Amino acid sequence: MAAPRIVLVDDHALCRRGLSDLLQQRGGMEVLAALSDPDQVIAVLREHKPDLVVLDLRMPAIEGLALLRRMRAEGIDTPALILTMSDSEVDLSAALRAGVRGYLLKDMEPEDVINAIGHAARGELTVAPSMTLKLAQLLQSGGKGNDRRGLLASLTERECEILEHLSRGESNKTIARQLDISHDTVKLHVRHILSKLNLSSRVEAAVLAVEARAAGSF
Amino acid sequence: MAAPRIVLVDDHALCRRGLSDLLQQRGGMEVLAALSDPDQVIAVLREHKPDLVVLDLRMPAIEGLALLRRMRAEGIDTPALILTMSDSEVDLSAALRAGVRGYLLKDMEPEDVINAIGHAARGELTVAPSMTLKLAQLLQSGGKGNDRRGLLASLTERECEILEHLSRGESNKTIARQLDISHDTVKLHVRHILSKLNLSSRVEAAVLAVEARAAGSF
DNA sequence: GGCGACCTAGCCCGAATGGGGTATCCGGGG
DNA sequence: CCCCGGATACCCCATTCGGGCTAGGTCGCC
Repeated sequence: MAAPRIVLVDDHALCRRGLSDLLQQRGGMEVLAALSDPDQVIAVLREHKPDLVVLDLRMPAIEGLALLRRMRAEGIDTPALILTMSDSEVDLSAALRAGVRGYLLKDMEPEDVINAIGHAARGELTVAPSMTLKLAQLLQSGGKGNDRRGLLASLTERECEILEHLSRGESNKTIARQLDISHDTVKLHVRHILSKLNLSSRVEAAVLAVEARAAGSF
Repeated sequence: MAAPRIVLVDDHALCRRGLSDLLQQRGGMEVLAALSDPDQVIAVLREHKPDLVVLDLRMPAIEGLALLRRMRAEGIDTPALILTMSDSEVDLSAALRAGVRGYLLKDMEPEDVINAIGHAARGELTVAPSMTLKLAQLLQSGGKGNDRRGLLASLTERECEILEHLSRGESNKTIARQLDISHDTVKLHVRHILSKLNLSSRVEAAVLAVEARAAGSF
């Protein structure tokens, strides 16, 4: 089989360099690029269409999952794998819902990381073994279709209120006037809602809210 | 009863002046302002809270109904009356659906216009007598709750397709990519949809589409 | 042939939105 | 006591969106 072609995205040059060497010299893979700039990532993915893109979650320029959503919005369907320090089940859950091909931890053994990335590049879904417990918990509490139902519960009272207005198609300005708060405050609430629900536009939030309402689970 | 306080909006200075004089000298009303600039209209309405605002439909700066929607979005609930040259049942229908307090034609007798505006300012709904036939036709074809269902039918095939994507919360760029057409073309379709459905943002369109789907009318 | 409806595509501009930051205030809980 | 989550507000910036305009191409119909 041909060597898997990989693109790395991480804000730490050291991580990029280390992982790049590791994958190429010991994993027999081809690292096309190791970047930190979101725009460059988009460009490289569009041009080279690699087998896999490895993303960190917490980056200064952009959140890993936000970058992933942006990729998808741009029509790039390159499989993505998360490699992060965060062992939070929230991050794991959000990543899986975003459709990643794997979720690895930076404190895994280098050998295991190489193997997992190799598997992911060949189409398998791989999750760090130490996350399996949290995975199980997520499945328990989550189940099947609750993708969002559980997340809706993570919204604060005020955010729910804002979401209600969103589901009526209202603009930030209109909402602000009705709740008698600043336009900027509404914006912030909306951003929090988008972040918590793992969405990227108010339209998606509105659609989600309307469907949730229609499903009777509001 | 106190003299009704009116604000006039028309792009022709002559009309503004003529109607203003007419209403004040022969109608015993108080014309607070006669403007053509949308922003000034908003400001004046917000400050003076008149009994009625008289709008033309076709204006260079902004469509009359668009201005009305903008007023409502800004939280201004001043009753509005349309005074236009258009005897089109489409315009009449759109105006009534937008919740105007009256629809008059510029070729009506001045006396009748004055009386009708006076009635409207006092809370009555007035429609130009020559439009009653079209009104009846609208009621026939329209009926009661069909506010939107009928309008949905007025969308072209392509526009329906775009609306489908809107109801999934997609952006113009994403839709363009999927349909393999230009981003600008999608924008134009969206604008046509908003115009035909008498909405002012894609969020409203998305909500409408989702609810229509949920209502089983798919 | 022309006419109108529709789809296509570009242009310009102002407003709205999304995303990043900082800061204040309040109410609990450690 | 201080810290933290939540709400409020404001800053900046890039992108998206809404709405106005022109203009080509296709199709069917008069």
